[in-house]
Amino acid sequence: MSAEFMTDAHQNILEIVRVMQDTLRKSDRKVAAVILADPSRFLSATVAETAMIANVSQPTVIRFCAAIGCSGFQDFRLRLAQALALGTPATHSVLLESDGPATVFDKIFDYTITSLDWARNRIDKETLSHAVEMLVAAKGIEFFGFGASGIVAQDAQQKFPLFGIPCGAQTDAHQQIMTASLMGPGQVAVVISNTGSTRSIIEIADLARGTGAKVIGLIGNTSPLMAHCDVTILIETLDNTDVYTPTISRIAALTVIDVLSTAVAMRRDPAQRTRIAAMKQQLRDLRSA
Amino acid sequence: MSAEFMTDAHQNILEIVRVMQDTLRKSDRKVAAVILADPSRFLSATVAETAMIANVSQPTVIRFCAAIGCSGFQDFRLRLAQALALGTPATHSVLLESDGPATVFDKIFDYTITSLDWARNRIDKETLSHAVEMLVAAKGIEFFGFGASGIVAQDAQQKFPLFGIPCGAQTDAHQQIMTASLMGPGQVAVVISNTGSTRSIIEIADLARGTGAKVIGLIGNTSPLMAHCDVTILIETLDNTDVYTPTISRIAALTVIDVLSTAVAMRRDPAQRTRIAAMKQQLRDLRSA
DNA sequence: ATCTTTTCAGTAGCATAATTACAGGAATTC
DNA sequence: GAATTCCTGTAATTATGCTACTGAAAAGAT
Repeated sequence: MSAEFMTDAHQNILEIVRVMQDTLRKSDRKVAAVILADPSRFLSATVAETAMIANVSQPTVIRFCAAIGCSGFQDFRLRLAQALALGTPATHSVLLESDGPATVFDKIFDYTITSLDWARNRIDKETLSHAVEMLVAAKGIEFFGFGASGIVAQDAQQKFPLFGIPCGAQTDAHQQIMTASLMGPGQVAVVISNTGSTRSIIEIADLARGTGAKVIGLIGNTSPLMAHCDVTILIETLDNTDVYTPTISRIAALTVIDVLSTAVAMRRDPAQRTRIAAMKQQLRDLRSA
Repeated sequence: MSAEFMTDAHQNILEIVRVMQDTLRKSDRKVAAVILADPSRFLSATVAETAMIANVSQPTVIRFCAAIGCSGFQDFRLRLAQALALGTPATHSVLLESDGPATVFDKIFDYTITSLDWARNRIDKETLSHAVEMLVAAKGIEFFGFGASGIVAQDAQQKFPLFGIPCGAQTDAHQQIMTASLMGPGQVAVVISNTGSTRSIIEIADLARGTGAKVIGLIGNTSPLMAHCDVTILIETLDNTDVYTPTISRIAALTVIDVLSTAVAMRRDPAQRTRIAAMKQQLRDLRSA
């Protein structure tokens, strides 16, 4: 993770303050300390109040803002408000050996929410619409994925039949090949891959396409697989591949699956809804209380 | 949705503006219109600029702020910043028949992020720590779940072995019974259920407990299942059970799984990490680019 | 160790932005 | 049709954020 990333305008300002704390001037550090101690207190504070709380002069507060990369005190307050809106009261997204479960919890939830936000801002809604069109028109759908993406495929396979579209999920290499080569026109293959460069998944895309089926890619990175799909939905996330960093990509992918299944359902015959209601009732009957 | 809820201080300010739009003065409505049209534009705008854009006088802008329940223009900007941090550019969380894919996308991502935030603020970190303790000490782990919770179970089963803990995931009713009754002391069963009242999952919890194994519950609602677990992690979400509302609960549950697996991994022998690094390398080799 | 240079933090003043007081005008009511 | 109420803009006021400058402290050089 590069240095310029840390000063990125979209980075959580509290995170920036925490990281830069040590490199700051002595007086600026006083400001940083009181802010990190109780960030929400400064949402409605003026420069004068902030200066008083930190026991420094007002220009020092302004200089502090400049030092952490804000264009002024106003800008700082704005970014503080945004940071606090995402909930994060002074959490640090990098996991440390010393972190207890509670801290790990805070950091991972922070990270997940931030990443989802990131993915949302980057997705291309036009290709998404294209994908919905294709799925609405599909006679059948097959989902393909390995590992974490296999989980996403299975999840999709659970959701789509609810709306009257027969579909399957293939997570085994051999099953994938068999299923892909037995597809045909009118059917849609959804290939799911975080890296987009796993060799076998590319082969699957080609196989399916060879039968006349359409191929939609749910891919986490700009990658070779994209060229082998009719429509590619890029789901960009903050996934750094450190050992302890959990894979956020599948969360984003699952949310996209929600979007697709919901959008498709809304486009199809409303009669489906009554059938779903009936099914939900049956599920309820399985429960004791 | 009660009236006092709509003017709640924690409510999304854009939502408030949208709802109150019709009840406003004529000039105020002009202000509301330009803000709703492009909210982010006003993050760094002054009163004078806002007034100019809306073609009204500066005091009107101030009066508009007061009308929608803000204590001033500053306060308004702050709340606008928070609203935009959660991304929601004038979306309405309820899905409408007429919504296109792009709108569905916005709404579902909004909803997912908000719900995750909700879950984060409500989870009990002490029981989470308990669960981590139990998992760290476990000789083996079994995950149980049906349907969407089955997906979560499988995901967990993929993650935990990375850190040297043998485990399995059971999503089939018969397999679940067999596996649960063959557990024993030192082992941990993790039962996953959104409702917490599915009859068979309660039986599984009892079966596992009968063998001397510990039972951890990942449950979405206060429910009967809780009484059958040694430790219960309640994951509260905004899940309303409308037909078109996607199940956010599994996303929250997956994130909790991330937390658990990460926290457990950090507590175990660091030697594991080198083994994981080696494994990741092998995975990389499977890729073409 | 002393002088020079550089960095740092505070005082004072300035410019801009938010707010309030007031007054003319439109809409509503009687 | 007159009176009242409610809007909305002009002008003045206040407070807030920001800049220029100066003295002090720290770092470096001779």
